[in-house]
Amino acid sequence: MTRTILHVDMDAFYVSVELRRRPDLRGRPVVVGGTGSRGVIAAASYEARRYGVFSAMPSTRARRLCPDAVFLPGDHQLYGEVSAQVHEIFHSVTPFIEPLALDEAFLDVTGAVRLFGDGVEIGRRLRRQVREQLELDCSVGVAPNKFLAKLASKAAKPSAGPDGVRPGPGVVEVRPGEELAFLHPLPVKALWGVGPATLERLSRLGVRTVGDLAALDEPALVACVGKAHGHHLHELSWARDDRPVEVDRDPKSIGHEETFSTDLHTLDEVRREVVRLADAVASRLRAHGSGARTVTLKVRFAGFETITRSTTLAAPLDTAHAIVAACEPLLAAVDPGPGVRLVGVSCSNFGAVAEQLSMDSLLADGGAATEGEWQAAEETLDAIRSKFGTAAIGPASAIAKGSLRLVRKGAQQWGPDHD
DNA sequence: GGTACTCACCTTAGCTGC
DNA sequence: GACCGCAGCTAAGGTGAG
Repeated sequence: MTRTILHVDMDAFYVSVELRRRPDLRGRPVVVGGTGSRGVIAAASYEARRYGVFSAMPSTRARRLCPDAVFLPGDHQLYGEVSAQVHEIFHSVTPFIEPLALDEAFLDVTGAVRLFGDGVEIGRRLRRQVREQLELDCSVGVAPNKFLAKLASKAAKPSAGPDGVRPGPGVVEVRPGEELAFLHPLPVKALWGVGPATLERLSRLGVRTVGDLAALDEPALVACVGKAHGHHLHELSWARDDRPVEVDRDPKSIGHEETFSTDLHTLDEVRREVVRLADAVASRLRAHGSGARTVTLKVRFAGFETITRSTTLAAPLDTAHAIVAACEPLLAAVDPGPGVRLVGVSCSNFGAVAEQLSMDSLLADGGAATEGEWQAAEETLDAIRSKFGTAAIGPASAIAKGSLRLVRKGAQQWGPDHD
């Protein structure tokens, strides 16, 4: 049975949300993120894109290209709230929604066609509702599978060049039977899974377009980019993608990492950041309702060399105390001498945490705290934070000497705010 | 010079047990 | 006991997406 899949992508989402509360900036080049010298751009208005400014670009480069751009720090919490409102509109059409990011989602509307009209009609309806209710624009791709729907939504978007901003069609459909005519002329880098490294390998085989790729034998492709990747790309080049729209995707890892405005040079400084990050990761683990057996420490040095060191424990954990303890031997093998610009802590290999004790047992026992007691104590921290804010309480060891400021992880999404 | 953050998935290598 | 092949697990790094 032919499916009808929609990919809905908000246009310059973060910037558009900011412009709702700063209408005076409409028509000007506006950029969200990258307010510090080590940050990157999270989103750029179409006026900024005319100057060649795009998301993920280093902020220093963006400033050079467009000195007149207005740089806004970004408000991740607000974007999350608006994203939820957008999803409510999606729910008016179908319950089969797979969020891909705050600003995009796949919708399987196969069962909604009889009620609301074909995929294009549903796409137009959603665009109208998002505009009327939220003052935001989005582009919609309609196709028989996820991968083509995503490419179609890209074709539906506005474009910006030196000569100005051109509105896009808003909704683009790839009809069954027309998949290859749409797909094969596209540059091969349009495919999901072709980044800079794969593009370089494919170009050595003379592959420029998706059609070139489709003409390659699968064994030749596998020899070039590996078994799984080669098979995957071969299928995509023939428009074959039967992945379902997944409504409830469980995360497989939870982590935090942070780049510092100035490099760290001592193990004590690095350890303090590990405590802070572990605190944030543990909080999210408990909110997710699971523990993790594998703890991974990531360190990026001043020269951008990046290492990861991990350890797998016998039982799942969900407290900052246990995560920090797991990181200790990994940390001991790190030489911060060259300067550390980024530290990350992540947890994976999820499972249920066995021991669960009450706060009473923590107070009754005078000896060293057990892991269950740490868990009870940290759950109390969660409750305090939910009432008084995330910076209200935290591990003392995460605070620098001579400072009373407790900075929790999560506020900076696109690099350090200032230098 | 100048490169964020989060997550997923793959490959390779080494180790262990059978 | 030494060796081989295989499977399974872990660690580390790489790649890609948004």
